[in-house]
Amino acid sequence: MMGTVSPRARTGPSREEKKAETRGKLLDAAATVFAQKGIAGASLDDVADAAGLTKGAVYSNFDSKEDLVWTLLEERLGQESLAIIPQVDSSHTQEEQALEAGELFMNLADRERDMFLLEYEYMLYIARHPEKRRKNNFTRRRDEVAGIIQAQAEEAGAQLPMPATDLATALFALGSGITLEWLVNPDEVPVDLFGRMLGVIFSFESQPAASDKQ
Amino acid sequence: MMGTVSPRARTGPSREEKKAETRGKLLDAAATVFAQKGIAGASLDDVADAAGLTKGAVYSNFDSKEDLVWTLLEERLGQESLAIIPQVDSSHTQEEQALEAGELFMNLADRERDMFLLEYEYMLYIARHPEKRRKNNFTRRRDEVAGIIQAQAEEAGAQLPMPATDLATALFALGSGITLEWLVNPDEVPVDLFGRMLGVIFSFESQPAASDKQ
DNA sequence: TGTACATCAGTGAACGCGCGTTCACTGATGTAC
DNA sequence: TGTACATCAGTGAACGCGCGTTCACTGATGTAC
Repeated sequence: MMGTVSPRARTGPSREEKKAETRGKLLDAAATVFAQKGIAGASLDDVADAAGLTKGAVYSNFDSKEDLVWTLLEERLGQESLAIIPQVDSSHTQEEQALEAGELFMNLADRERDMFLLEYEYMLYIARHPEKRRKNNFTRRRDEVAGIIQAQAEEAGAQLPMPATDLATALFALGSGITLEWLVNPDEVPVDLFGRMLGVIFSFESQPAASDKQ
Repeated sequence: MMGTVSPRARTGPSREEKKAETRGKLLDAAATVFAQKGIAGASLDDVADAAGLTKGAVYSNFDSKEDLVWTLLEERLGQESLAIIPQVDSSHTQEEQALEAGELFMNLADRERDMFLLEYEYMLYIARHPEKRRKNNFTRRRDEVAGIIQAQAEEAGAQLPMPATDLATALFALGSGITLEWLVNPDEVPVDLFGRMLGVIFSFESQPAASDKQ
């Protein structure tokens, strides 16, 4: 009676699967908690509680608090902002694409506010501990965008006002700068400012030197 | 003999003066230590040591660590970046002024790296604790710059690509974004990028609608 | 000017709490036969 | 399929240390007469 013990048939999840699930829960919880309280301000108890687990679970999956933070940043950060690129309709003009990309980016910042705050905190951490910098997500993303800008300019027969790499760097900086200011002063920063600025920066295309193609 | 006790003639600094001096030392030390280790990562012992004093001196001058941080930010932050404006030669063209301002700003960031890191940390803090936001330095600085941009544009007879206030907001964002990325990845961000970007953004002036003045 | 007392900025030690880390333990999963 | 043992993810309690805060005290400055 009271068939509480019926481990037959259903093998249930394997140990490995359960561990992976726990790890995922911890990372999810860490993302929320760290972003809300800041990395230094959030304790492992906070993280474990938010995940419905105990601190021991953290130490069973990660070497230390720093390792947890590190893993979180490596695995979860910067993935989404890269995903913007394929969403932009490349058949539009460069200026239109700029507006679209700007809007997508601000939407992302709105949705993933926590992750953005984390990213800034991480940047400050790296600024203070340069030896912990890793092979750069930054350069990879930047070069990807630079390539797109370059290709667009060539196709349109327009001359870029500076090397595409520098332009891409500036775009990332503008995006993160606007987002940061917007997170701090939501009422003072129009959400479409980034898109409009991109439009201004890419307006060189509107008076191309020549249409000598074909 | 051994005239160690000669408090005559020289009255010496008053109690009030000494206290003000101590307070200044503490704020100086706090600026350095907080910027280097981060606010959460730096202890009051660190600050007191750097000032050549003890923690008690901190509590004699400030209510708490938070009060010290707050005072530091209120009294010492954002003063210098405002000081850039009068340094720019207003007889130059708008584009030249942009380049000059960009260079001055990056020089400032280089010299005052610690203060910039502190400012970013403060922004994150405010993003997480909006209720602690005060009457805004940001809007004041922005409006000042917006006024200058507007005046320049009118004088040159050029049309701004967007309201001057938004343009000013974007310039601050671009400056802080480039600086942040530069602090994190010094080798990947050219120091003159800000100046060049300002040049691009203000290049609308180079084809003014008319030169109907005089 | 000199004396006696009051004030109070800064000292140095102690307190107490939160938090990262450790560890003995448990019970479910995995393995050998 | 069943039994006995091994493994190990996660538990929960304990540890220890750093740090913000408190407090009794000191000695120089200030004040009253």
